[in-house]
Amino acid sequence: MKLPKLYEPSQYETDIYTMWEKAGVFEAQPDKEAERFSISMPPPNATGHLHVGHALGIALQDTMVRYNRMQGKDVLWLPGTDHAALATNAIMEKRLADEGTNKHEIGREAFVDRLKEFIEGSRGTIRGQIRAMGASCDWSRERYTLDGALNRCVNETFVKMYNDGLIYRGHRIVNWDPNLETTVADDEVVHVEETGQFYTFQYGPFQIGTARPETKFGDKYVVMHPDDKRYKQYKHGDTFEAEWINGQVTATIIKDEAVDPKFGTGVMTITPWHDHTDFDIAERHNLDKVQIIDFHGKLMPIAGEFAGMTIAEGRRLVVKKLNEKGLLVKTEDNYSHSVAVNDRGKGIIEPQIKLQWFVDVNKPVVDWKGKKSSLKEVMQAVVRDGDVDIVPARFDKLYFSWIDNLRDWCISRQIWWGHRIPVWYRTNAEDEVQTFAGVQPPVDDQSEGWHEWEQDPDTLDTWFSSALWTWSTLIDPSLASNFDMSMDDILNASPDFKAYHPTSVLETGWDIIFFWVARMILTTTYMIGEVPFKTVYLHGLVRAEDGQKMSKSKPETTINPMDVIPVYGTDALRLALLSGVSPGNDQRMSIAKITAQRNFCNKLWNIARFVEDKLGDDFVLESHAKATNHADHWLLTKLQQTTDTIASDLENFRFAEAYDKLYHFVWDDFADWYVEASKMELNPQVLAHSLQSILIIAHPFAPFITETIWQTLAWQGDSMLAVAPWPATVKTNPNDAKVFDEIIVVVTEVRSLMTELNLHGSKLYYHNVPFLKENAELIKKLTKLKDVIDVKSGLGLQLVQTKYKAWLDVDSSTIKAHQLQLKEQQARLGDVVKSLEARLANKNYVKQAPKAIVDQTKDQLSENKQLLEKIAAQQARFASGI
RNA sequence: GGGCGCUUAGCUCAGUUGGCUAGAGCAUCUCGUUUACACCGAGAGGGUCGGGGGUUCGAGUCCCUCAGCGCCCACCA
Repeated sequence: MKLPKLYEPSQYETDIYTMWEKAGVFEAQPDKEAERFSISMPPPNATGHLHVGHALGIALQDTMVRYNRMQGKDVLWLPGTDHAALATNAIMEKRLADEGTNKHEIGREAFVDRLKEFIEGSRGTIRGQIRAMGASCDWSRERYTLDGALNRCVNETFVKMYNDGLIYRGHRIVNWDPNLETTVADDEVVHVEETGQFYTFQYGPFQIGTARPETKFGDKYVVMHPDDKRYKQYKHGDTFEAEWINGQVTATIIKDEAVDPKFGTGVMTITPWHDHTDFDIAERHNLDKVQIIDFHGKLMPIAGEFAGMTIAEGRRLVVKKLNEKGLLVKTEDNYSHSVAVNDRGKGIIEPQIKLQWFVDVNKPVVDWKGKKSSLKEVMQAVVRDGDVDIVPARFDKLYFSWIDNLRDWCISRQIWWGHRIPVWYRTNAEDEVQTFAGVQPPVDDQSEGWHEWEQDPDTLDTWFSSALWTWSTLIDPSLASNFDMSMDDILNASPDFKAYHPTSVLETGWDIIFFWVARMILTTTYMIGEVPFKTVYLHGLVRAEDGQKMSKSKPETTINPMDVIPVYGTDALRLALLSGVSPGNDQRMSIAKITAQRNFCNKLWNIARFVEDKLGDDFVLESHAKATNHADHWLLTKLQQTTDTIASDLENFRFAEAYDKLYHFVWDDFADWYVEASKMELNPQVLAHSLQSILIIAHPFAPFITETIWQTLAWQGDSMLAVAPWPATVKTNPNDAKVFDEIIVVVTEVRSLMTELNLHGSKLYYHNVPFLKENAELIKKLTKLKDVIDVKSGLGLQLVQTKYKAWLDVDSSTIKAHQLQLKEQQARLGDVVKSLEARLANKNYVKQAPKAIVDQTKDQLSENKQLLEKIAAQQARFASGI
C-alpha cells in the first residue's frame, strides 16, 4: 500500500483508534510476569467537555503510558469520570427552575433519578473526546466515582474514621452558599476584591466601623485589644447601655488580641454566627452566638422590622435608620475589601454556624507506619520522607504551607447528588436520639418505643470519594457487594489492586494539589497503608496566546481541542502542548504553535513516502542493519544517542526536552542530511531500520501518524506500532561517524560561502557533491577563498563560478525530471488549495471554529494560491527558457 | 503580613548537578531548474542572559541586593 501524497489526519485517526481498541492492546494484563506501570486518570466531570487543560494532561499521561508499554512493561492507565457533586447538582437545579419546579417539589428520589438519566445521556461526549486525543487507556476498566464498588469504599472509609474518632459531627462555622444552599470547603472559597461603603457608628461610648451594618442586630459585645491605651479605663467584662438599631441594648466589653488597634477606631462589635474571626473570639470568651441571616440569605426575626429582607435591602435601610437616630458618624466610599464567593457558581458566601461532619486532622491515631500521628503529620511525613515525590520539587513548600494552615475538613454537603453519609438516626417518644454509622443500613429491630431509622440527609464532599480514586478503582467490583468480606479481604482478592497499587505516577494540574493530591495521600495511607502514587507530576495552566486565562467569556482567544483536531490533527495538538511544557509552569498556546507541529507531522509523512518509494513493496527488513558508509555510521550513532536521551528524558519527566531531541533528529539529521545522502548511496537496510526506529520513538508523542505509517509498511506484517518494543541498543563506533560530521562542516561552509559570493544559481547538496572525496583539494581552496579574496572582486567570483558549473552536470534527463516534478508540485498544491477552499466553504466550520483557526486557514489559502502562481511561472519559464 | 515563580533574540520559550563560540520554534531578509516534502530547501541578520555587587580558573546557571511582572496563602471590624 502506498501512502497518499497528502496527510489528512481526520481520514485515519478514528479508524486507527478503533483498531487499537478492538485488538485490546491498551488492556492491562495483571497475570503477566512483567514490571508494572500504572496511572489513574484524573476523572473529568462525567457531564463535561474536553478543554485544552484536559488535553495537556492526556497528552502527558499518554506519552508516559505508551513509552512504558513499549519498554515491555505491563501498563494500566485507568480512565474514569467524576460525578462532580456540586456542579452537576447545580445544573439540575437550574434545569428544574427553567421547568418551573424545584427539587423539593419533585422529591429526592426523582431528583437523583433525573440526574442519573442526565449523566447517562451526556457522558458519551467526554469519553469520545478522550478517545479523540488518542489516549491509550484501558476502557474495559473504566470507573465512575458513584459506582457501587466506590460507594463501598467511601462508606468503609467513613466508618473506619468514625470509629477511630477521626470523624465527628459538630456545630462549627462553615462557608455557606445561600444560592446553592450548601456548605462549601475552605479551598473552594475564593476572595474577590470589591469596593463598597465603610460605615462608622456610635455605639454607646465607642465608635465602631463596619462594612456590614445588616449583621449588627444581635451585637452585644464590643471588642478591643488589651494593650490599647485609648481604652485603658474599660475593663474586660464591664457592661454599658447603648442605643442601637431596634432600641436599647446592654453591651459587654471584651479584650482580645485579635483586634488590630491600628484599624479604624480599634474597637469593633462581633457577629460570631456569621464570621470566622468573630466565631473564634466568641469561642475563646464563651460568648453567645446569635443567627442573624437565615440559610436562604434573608434577615431573621431578630432584625425586627427588617426581618425577611435581603442583605442588600437590609443594609440600605439599617444605615438609613441609624442615620436618622443620629448614630451614623461617617460613611467612607471606595472602601476596598475582599468578599468570599463560591468558586463554583460564584455565589457570595455567608458564613453560618451549622451542624456538620468534620474530619479531625489533629487527632493522633496509629498511622500506616505504626506510629502515633495525626492525619496532618502523616501528610507531612509522606512527602518529607520521600514516599511521594512531587515534580517539580518546589511545590513541596506549597504543600507544606497548606498543611500548616489546615483546619478540620468539613465533609458534609447539603445537596442531594453524591455519596450519602452512612449514618442513621432514630428517636423515641422521649426525644432521645440513637446514632448508627455503618457500611450497610442498620437492621430495624422494631425496638419498643423507637421510631424507624432515618439516614442523615447530607452527602459527602466530592473530594472525599475522589480521595480514594487510586485504589477504590482497582478492587474487584464483583466482590464489593459481598458484605461478608472485609475491606482487607476484598483488597487481597483483587488482582488489579495487587498488581497496580500504589500507582506509578499521578499527573495533574498544580491547582488541585490541595483538593485532591493531599487528600489522596491522607485517606490512602490511612485506609490501606500504602501511598496512592510514587510520583506526582504537576503541570501548569494552558493560557491563551496573550497570556490570559482561556475563558468562556472570551471565545476568540480560547483554543478548543475539538476544533483543532479535525483541522490540524490530534498529533499536532499533542506535540504543540508537549513542546512547550515544563513542570509546574504555565504555557501559552496558539494556532501558530499547532501549525508548526502539523508541519512536523507532514515531514514525518514525507520521509515515510520517500523511504517506501525507494524500498519498494518487496523489501524485507533484516534484523540487523549494517552500516556500509560514513553516513550510515553517523546516522546510526545519532539514532542511538537520540533514542537513549529520549528514554532518559521521559523517565525524568522532561517531556519538552525529549520531544525537542526527536524533532531535531528527524528533521535535521535524518531528513536534511541522511536522506539527502542516501540519494547518492542507498543502504536500504539502514534506511528502513532508521524509519522503523523513528516511528517507534516518535510514537509516544504522536501516536496516530506513526501508527498510520506503520500500517502501510509491508515489511511490518500485521504488527501494531502501539505494542512494538522500544529499539534495542545498537553498538556503534563514534569514530566511524566523525568523517560524516566533518563532511557536514565542509558542506555547510561551502554553502555559506556560495551565498556570500552570490552564487545563487543553485544550492550545494550532499548528493551533488560526489567530489567530496576526490576534490578535497578544491574544497580546501574554496573555504580558504573567503579569507583570501575580496568577495566583490571579479577574479574570485569567476573562478568559483567556473568550478561550480563543472560540479553540476545538468543533462536533459534531469531537466525533464524537474519539469515533471514541478507539475507534481502544482498538482499537490492544487489539492491543498482545494481542501482549504472546501473547509472555508463549509458554513459550520466558519461559524463554529474559533476565529484564529478560520483566519489561519484563510491566510494559508491565499499564500498557497500565490505559490501556485509562482510554480506555474517557474514552469513556464523553464519550458520556454531551455 | 507570609511564601512561590518569572525577567535570555522582534514574539513564545529551552538551557538537568556551574564548563565548547548562549540555543530552538515563529517572525524578518536573501536565494531556490535538487526525481519525499512549497505544510519544502539553502543561507543570513538579530542577545552587554532585568540592574548592581560577590564567590570561582570559569556564572545565564550559585550567593547577596535592587527593580518590574505574575501567582498562592492569611487578614480585611
